[in-house]
Amino acid sequence: METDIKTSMELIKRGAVEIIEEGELIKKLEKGVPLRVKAGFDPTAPDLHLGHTVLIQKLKHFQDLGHKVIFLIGDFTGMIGDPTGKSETRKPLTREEVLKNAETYKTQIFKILDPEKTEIRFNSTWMNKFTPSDFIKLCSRYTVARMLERDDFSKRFKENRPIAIHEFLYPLIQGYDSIALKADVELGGTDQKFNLLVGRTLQRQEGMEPQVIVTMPLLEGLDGVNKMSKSLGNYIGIDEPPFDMFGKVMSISDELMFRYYELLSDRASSTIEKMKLDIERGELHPKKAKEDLAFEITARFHGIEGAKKAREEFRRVFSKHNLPSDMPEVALESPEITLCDVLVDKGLCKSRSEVRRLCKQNAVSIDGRRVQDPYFKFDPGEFVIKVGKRRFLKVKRR
RNA sequence: GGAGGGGUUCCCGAGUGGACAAAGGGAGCAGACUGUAAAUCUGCCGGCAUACGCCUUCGGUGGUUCGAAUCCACCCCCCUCCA
Repeated sequence: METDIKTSMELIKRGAVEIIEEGELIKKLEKGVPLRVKAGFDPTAPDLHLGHTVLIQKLKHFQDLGHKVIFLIGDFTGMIGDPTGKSETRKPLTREEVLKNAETYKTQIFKILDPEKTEIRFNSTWMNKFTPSDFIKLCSRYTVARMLERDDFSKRFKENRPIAIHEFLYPLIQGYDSIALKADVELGGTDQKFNLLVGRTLQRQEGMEPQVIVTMPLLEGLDGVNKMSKSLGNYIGIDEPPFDMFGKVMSISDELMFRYYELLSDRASSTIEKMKLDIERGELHPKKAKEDLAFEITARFHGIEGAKKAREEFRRVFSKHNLPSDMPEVALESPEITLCDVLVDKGLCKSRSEVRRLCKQNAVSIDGRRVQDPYFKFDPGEFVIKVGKRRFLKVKRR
């Protein structure tokens, strides 16, 4: 039994930044009852990316240990928007939208999580019943000074940037959710630490045993600087086609590759360390290591076969500079249609000006020959247009 | 309520009557180099126009002017100090 808990703790601690408090977690585990492990998600963005999977993998670990995951969709808190400094009050989503997003979540998270051990909840369920006096009561439990401890708030306060009062509600409601759900553990990114701690405080005030919080590192995006996020466009979505997923992993820097290995792969830390050494000693080509990583990640979401195909395709297009096996096609009806027309029509370029620029920059080729004339007209036949490194289009003209 | 500062293109930020599609940086895109790496170098980076040029953009609405991001009026929003 004791060793059981030890192994459990090892798995839980893997990759986690912080556990507050470890001792409490051990005590909870010792009870031998499945724990209620909560994690909250935004109702608006059902486009999960690898950054989210760091956390979801951890939830999976808990499931593997027999615990229950509560996947909380913050459809009520969504009206506030987690205070990030840029946030505005968001439009409340309609009931249908929320449910639709929840469905999308399900198809995505169940690629990793076990549906049997997952409970999906919405915080509007209890928050919509909150009366104004309930709100006042909730607000009275925390002070402004303590709120301003939150890094984001204190920063904005110091820099004279606006903080709307309703933003203070976000951590409070998130904390209240833990009461409503009787959470034993709550997971979040390191940026969530403050909110998670509020949950502990509120639970204690309620006379409950406070939840243990587990924070996970934030995954850097493709740029290697900012955290992975949809709005920054530096993400790898878990729904992306295998080829794109593979290609995006290949485009990260060598330095970032190790970070991804650490946070996303299943390999032991010692294996990763060894790989690092081998590369330093020139025994392992970094490209090979990156390919392996891309393969592992792609295989997780698309299976081994999907990953194999993606790797093959990647090599074909980028290493050997051959054409992709599959590309969009258009049939041209009129001989008057120009290169420019086709590229804009098919969405390969945003505007005709862009086509002109790209042509001038030697970025456009037809069947391997550079084309500088944006008004090029096609003879009858079949042609392949290439724009930049990764935009392809097959054109047929009778 | 009073006094002052501010709102500029995807983001940050310069610009205070014509030379402004608006400096500089970041992001992005393209080319070179490569391992589709990264770093670096070069170019592009509102739209339409195969040139001349035209149109839209500087919180909003009006106005002054031959001409406004720049001046005036009113309005909206943000910040600071006082109350």
